[in-house]
Amino acid sequence: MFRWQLDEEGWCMGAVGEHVLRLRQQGRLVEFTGADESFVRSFLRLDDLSLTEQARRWCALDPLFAKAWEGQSGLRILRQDPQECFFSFLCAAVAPIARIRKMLEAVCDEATGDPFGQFPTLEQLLTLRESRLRERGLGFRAERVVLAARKLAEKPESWLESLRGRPLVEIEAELTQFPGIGRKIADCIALFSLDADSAVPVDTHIWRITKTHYAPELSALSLTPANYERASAAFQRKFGPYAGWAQQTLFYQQAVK
DNA sequence: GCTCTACCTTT
DNA sequence: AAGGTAGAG
Repeated sequence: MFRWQLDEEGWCMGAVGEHVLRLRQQGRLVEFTGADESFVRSFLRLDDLSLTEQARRWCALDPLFAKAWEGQSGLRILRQDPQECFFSFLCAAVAPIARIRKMLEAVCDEATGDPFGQFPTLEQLLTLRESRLRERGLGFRAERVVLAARKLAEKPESWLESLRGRPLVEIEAELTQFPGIGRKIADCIALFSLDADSAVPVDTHIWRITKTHYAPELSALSLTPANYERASAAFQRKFGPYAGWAQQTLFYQQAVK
């Protein structure tokens, strides 16, 4: 969602796959243009789970979550476009949000001529030049974008989409084969675009929260691959099959707000 | 299995 | 120092 924009009247605008959506929430009502209702319901994941119900359970379970939920009740995981999600988090490594947005606008502009429209097709992404992307501020991510696009092009048609709904460990195993995609980025793509609701991306903020509140035995340790697994597992034990959703509310409270 | 380091740029 | 990854030791 890095390229989305919010206007003064509360409309959120951006591309999701084939659609260019406008959304606005007023109370319990969501207004929309750019797609039909079933698409919007699917994108917002309105029919998959009762977030209210999950949150009530999590609030009772954990005071830290309760506090975060108080400040940000209703924060949802969205069903994002897998290809845009893949390249977004490939670019996201060690960069603040404002910079990630600029990098993705540059990628889209280079590939399609429109920074805000539909995300480039694989064919369009294959036209990207590393040198151009470096000029546009991608830094060391430029090479990763080019190499990942090539590797993706070797897979069958709609390969990324076909990962949706597969077991999380399998999704992680597939995605971490790509250059520039380690466990954290794989988990972001899995959670935000592939329906892997239990995925808990452990970034620097979630690592700190986990050590402090959920797995004190990790408190003296650093974020190695083995400890990433332990932190993620601690979160999943605590919050259950929708742990990724709980993670996002805590993350937002800690890192964004 | 863990630590250290380089990788680009912006604030 | 920023919402990491990959290679070397």
